[in-house]
Amino acid sequence: MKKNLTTGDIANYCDVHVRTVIRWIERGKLKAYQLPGRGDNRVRREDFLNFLNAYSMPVPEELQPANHRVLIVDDDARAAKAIQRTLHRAKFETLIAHSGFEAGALLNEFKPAVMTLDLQMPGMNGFEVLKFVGESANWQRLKIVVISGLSRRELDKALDSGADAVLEKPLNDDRLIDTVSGLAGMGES
Amino acid sequence: MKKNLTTGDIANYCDVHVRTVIRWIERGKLKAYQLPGRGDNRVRREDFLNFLNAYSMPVPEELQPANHRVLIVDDDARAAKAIQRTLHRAKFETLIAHSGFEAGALLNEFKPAVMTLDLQMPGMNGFEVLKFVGESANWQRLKIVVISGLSRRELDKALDSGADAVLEKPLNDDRLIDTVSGLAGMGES
DNA sequence: ATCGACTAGGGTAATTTGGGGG
DNA sequence: TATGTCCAAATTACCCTAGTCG
Repeated sequence: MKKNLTTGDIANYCDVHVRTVIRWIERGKLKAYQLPGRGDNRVRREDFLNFLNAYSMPVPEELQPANHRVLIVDDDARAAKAIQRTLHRAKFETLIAHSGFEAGALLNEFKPAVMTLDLQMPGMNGFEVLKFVGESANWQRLKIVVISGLSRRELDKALDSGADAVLEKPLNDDRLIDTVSGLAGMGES
Repeated sequence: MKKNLTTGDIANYCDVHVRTVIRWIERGKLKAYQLPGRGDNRVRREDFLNFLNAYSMPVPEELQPANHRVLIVDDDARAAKAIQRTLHRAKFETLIAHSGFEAGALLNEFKPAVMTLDLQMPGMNGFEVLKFVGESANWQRLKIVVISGLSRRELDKALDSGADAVLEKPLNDDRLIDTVSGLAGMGES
């Protein structure tokens, strides 16, 4: 997979003429750098995605951050593995984070489309995580499924704080799969 | 890490064909020297960085010169700000992470050369952080300064676990600056 | 409906970049 | 693994036309 894109690639992705892409670059709408030779443009993936985002343009399938990846955040290894097994059955690629630090670090490495978050992890305030993700420009596309055995009121509060879905414990496997699939955008075109 | 680069290395870094790199050299855009045998090209790191700079091309992560960014991980806002003030005096750029999750997430966004870590954050196991960072291929360059009021034995254990330096509380400002400066300066491997 | 300003698309020539086989 | 040669593919500039919007 190429790291950087040419104007031709972008023209294909956006379904416009190459000439138009070059003009976007010239006018500074799309960030690019030039090769020494004749000044051929190259655009970094990240910059292109930012561009698409900034102008609310549809993101091409191939460039979507792997939408079948789920980061499972749970310090309880048994609970985490149970979720993992269920999601594997539905063909999701998963990774388990056992602590808040690991979760934060893996977000960038694993780039999941969805994160499941146990609200009751000792020493980790789930609401702060929701707030942080909500405010961080980098993670606007990340969907968060809060999983908790807490009261309905707490779950509603989580939804207000930015959770995209909440699931009560004990977990219903089918509902988990449905929820995650829906948020991951599988089945959409 | 290699001191001088082959055309292949540069092709990888710049995401272009080897052939293209050779042409850049032939046309004098990229400075290189030739080996006696067949005249294979080698480029000094410094020349490559100058080249990237001259043509405003993105600099690969591995080649970035040591930066002056420090991530301060401490849930105690007062303690964190104290460290921040001290490091600012020494011209370091800093960011504070108030939780483990934030710390992990900011590692990737801020890409600090050094992280200060309070061992006694509630609900965050500093040793696990050390272990995680030590095992993660992405963070081999990150230096960690553990700050704690715990016993000497705990601090020694932190060193064994991968901390690059430990500092006892109460903090001595000069020692903090010396320690961080030292680690930030020797940032290459 | 027309004008004016701007944006997108298309063709050609010149040059760079990419790729395969020695 | 890197290079030289040769050729195909891609990119850019330039110029011009068509379409859009108020």
